[in-house]
Amino acid sequence: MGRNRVIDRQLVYCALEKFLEQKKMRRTPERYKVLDQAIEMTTHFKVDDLCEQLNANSFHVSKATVYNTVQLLVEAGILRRHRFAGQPSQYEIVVEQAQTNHHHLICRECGKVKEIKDAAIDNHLRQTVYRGFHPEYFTLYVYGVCSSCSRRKAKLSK
Amino acid sequence: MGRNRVIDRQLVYCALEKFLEQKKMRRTPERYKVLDQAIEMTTHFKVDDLCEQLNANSFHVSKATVYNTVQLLVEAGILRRHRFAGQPSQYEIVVEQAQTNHHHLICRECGKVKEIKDAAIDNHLRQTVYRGFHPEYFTLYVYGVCSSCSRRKAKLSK
DNA sequence: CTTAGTGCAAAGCGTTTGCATGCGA
DNA sequence: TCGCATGCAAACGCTTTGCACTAAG
Repeated sequence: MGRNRVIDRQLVYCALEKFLEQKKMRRTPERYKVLDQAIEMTTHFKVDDLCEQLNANSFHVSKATVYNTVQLLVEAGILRRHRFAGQPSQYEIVVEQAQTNHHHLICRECGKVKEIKDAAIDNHLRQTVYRGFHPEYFTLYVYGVCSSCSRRKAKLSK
Repeated sequence: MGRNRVIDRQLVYCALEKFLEQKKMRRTPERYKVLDQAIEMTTHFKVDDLCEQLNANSFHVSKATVYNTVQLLVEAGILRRHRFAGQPSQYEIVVEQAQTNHHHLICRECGKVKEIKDAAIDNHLRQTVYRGFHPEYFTLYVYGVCSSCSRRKAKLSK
């Protein structure tokens, strides 16, 4: 993944801090560790990936807590959840919205997901006003067939 | 839902016909009945909704068959599946692509989903070319807070 | 006649929850 | 100290599957 991994740790931490305070929730080591690990992940990740990594770094957290925390981070706007067909939920850190948001190309054959950028759509959506609805963010999924699958299909039909 | 319910039954039937023939699958009454019922639904619907309606119209189908059929219809490009947080999968008929596709406004508070149209985005996406990826369709989800929820929240904070 | 499709119930799997214990405030 | 957060395992809800039976081609 060529995404630039310049995530401002301080900024993300503050976001969690703020959310916890506002909701009067506790600052537990688990919550910060999970966030830490989420920042380390270089692509979309599943809850299981997080658990695995945390355990590999010898920090024990129960899966239940990871599920809870991830949910909390989504509510806090720090993570975003994607549910692609036939796979468990995937999450990703929401990096600075100042830069262009990315969208997703999803292969209907193999389920592979690729990230792309499209500043034009981004700008358009940011400027769009909906009557009575206050948009916070958006996700765009483009479904189709990826290059390797279309190549494979072409071969088979020969 | 103000969606214009001018679904060309013949056209949808043909799509299923074609798909079944191509995949060398059988034309069973269940498959056509499920499709029939899907056409009747005026909004997004869940598998359970379909079963309920079919039973109400005294056509018995098992839930397993409805699940299988709906999956088949998605593969055939006749239905589209949406997975909104905290709710079972929802489906909708894919109407003529000649007209503008619709997108979704999803309330983060109450989960309500509203359909909207945006010809500009539609056109933009149709014209976009992705290297090695062949797009077939896309879904755009705009997350935020709906009017009634933001009103409710404003009241509470007084 | 062959074998894919169906119905039923049981299994599967990601996710949530209940309860006892631990720890942040 | 008080009560929220955690860990564990059990429950949950949507979805898929296995098997015997039915019916499409």
